[in-house]
Amino acid sequence: MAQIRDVSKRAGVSPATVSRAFSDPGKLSKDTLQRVLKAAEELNYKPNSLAQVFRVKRTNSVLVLVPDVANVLFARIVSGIERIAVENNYYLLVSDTKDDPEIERAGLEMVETHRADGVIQLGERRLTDLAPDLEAGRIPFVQAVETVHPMHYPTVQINNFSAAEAMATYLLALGHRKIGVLAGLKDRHVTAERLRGFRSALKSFDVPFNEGLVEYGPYSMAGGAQSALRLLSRNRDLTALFTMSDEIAIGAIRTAQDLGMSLPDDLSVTGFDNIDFGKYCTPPLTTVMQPAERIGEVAMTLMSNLLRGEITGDAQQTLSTELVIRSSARRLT
Amino acid sequence: MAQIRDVSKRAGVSPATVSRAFSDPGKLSKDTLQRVLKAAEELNYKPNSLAQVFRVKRTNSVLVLVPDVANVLFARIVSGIERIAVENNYYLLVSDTKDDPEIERAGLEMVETHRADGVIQLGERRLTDLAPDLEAGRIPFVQAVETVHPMHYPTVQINNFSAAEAMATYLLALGHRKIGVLAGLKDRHVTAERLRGFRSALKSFDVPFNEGLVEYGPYSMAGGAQSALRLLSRNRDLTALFTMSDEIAIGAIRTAQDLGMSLPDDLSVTGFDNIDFGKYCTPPLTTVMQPAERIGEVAMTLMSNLLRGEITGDAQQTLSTELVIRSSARRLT
DNA sequence: TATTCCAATACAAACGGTTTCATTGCAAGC
DNA sequence: GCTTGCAATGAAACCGTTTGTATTGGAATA
Repeated sequence: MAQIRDVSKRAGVSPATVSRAFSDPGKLSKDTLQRVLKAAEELNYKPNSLAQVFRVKRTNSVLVLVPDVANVLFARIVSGIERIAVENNYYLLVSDTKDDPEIERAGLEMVETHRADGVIQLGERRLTDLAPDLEAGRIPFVQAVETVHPMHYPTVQINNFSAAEAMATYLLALGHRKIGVLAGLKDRHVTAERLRGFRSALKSFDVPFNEGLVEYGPYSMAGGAQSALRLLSRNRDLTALFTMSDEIAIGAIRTAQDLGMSLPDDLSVTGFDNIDFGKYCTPPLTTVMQPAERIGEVAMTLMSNLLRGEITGDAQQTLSTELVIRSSARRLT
Repeated sequence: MAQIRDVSKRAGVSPATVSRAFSDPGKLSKDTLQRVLKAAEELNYKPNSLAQVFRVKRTNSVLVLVPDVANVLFARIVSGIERIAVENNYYLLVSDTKDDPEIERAGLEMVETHRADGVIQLGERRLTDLAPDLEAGRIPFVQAVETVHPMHYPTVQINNFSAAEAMATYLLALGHRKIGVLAGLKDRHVTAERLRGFRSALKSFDVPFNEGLVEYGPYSMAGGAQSALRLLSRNRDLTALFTMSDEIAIGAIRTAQDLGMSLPDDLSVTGFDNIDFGKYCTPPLTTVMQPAERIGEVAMTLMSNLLRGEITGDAQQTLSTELVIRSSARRLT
């Protein structure tokens, strides 16, 4: 592979000039610029990115910590991150953390060893929990989707409380009073927030909250199916299920139908996230739209600004959600 | 950040010794090794990975070219790649190519500029089409899922022909004779192969093939829904739909139900891939299992071997598929 | 005891760019 | 005509490791 010296020789200039031809062409005379570019072209010269990066001390790549890369919601967020990353000339390193603190910590280390310029965390763990001795700010860090407040670094999230409240309100307005909750993992902040929103809506309608009607479980279809089975076999008189993710909802729908129920007549079910599949479900899922791609885009934009030193460190962004009404929930007759 | 010189000074040795303390501890005396390690620990020394990588000329990262990162099937494959990558100490760079040759070419360039050691292509384009002037072998390259034979580099795939043939045979054995085909993109090799398998099955059953019953479209739910609409409105007497992906099938099911059909009584539908959602669909999807994670694992294993120089260059791996019978297709009565 | 050998370590040269600082030459100003 | 200033370019240092080669000292051998 040709290197800078080869090009400089062929063009009859110094390596410095060749370097400048690419990084700051304006500095060169029209004539030499031409010569250098021609020589580079002829030799098919491509700067050794490693040498550049080593010298300049910026890798132009950011690491994304994803709890589960195969999860549709995360995949869409990553897709959004990607779009902005290429727009700003960043490479994307992706690590599937499986929600393991050890792997997340290793990710942070990648910026200490200069493999990445910054890290975007899609999981819920806080930076300070990962590296307690590390004052925030040392590592360019932004957290998206699953955030916990207050933070000392930029975050992007939705308002889980009010989104859940809105959905629960919708269900209540439809006349439902015996509503089961298919919650996510119990230790998750998002779970707590969404439950809080649910309870707040109940309160507005003067409906007492019954802890016995909430079932916790993983944010997955299998989890939803199981939770639904437990909940429905205990409580035959439920008229609606408020779930904390579309996957949970889809699992629950399967279970309900296997139990011989006809949806949405016998049971209303709502989701959360608005993944594509919800639209094609039977019955099509009523859910709350979480702007996944947008979350990714904003996260990467924040990271980009952070790396350019254009933001101070704690820019919190809350994106708006929307109820998407389809037919998995209907008025109680 | 402490660097090697700091550690060497504190330990009273040369930088070379510190370097060897990590890379080849056996070469050092018990005593100095201890001292060095202690000094490194005290200074919280982390080798500058950039400098290492620059010197050693291997980045220990591989680039994955994904046509669409938000697609569940690809996401699962990436997940498999990831697992083997971390096992072998590789980092993963991910690029969403949107099936754009320009982006794919840029990916290949990343190994020429030493950003990545090799590239795994999940899309269908051949290396030689991307860089015609580049003899195969110059760039460590493996292609997975969507492969075209014959190749001069390692590939991982399933036998699309026989998988499709098996599924079509199943449908025929169920008594179906008027079978519509919801195919994928027309220019794709996988599409052609699966169609070939379908036709082969028809032939075995002495059923004439009718080109008018195949509808091409994107490998997506929206695509499936549209294709199904076109096909079903033209042909009201179809008893089954052979589709080329689960997403297409799910879209088709939605359409069929919207058209007032009851599935699987009025119409049998089969998928392809076995994504998780198929299991939770209504009706649960009969499909052919494509071992996505495994494909990713094998692809990364091949890449790993390739980079170690342990394989010659054209190791073709064909993974086996399996019919998974659920209830979206039933015997014709 | 002198020689040889080997293990342990140090020295210094890479690796391939970028960037600072110095130099050159020419145009403008006096 | 001489000085000044600026644009264009070159020389060389530098980035932080790794690694080939040289050196050292002590143990083993003769």
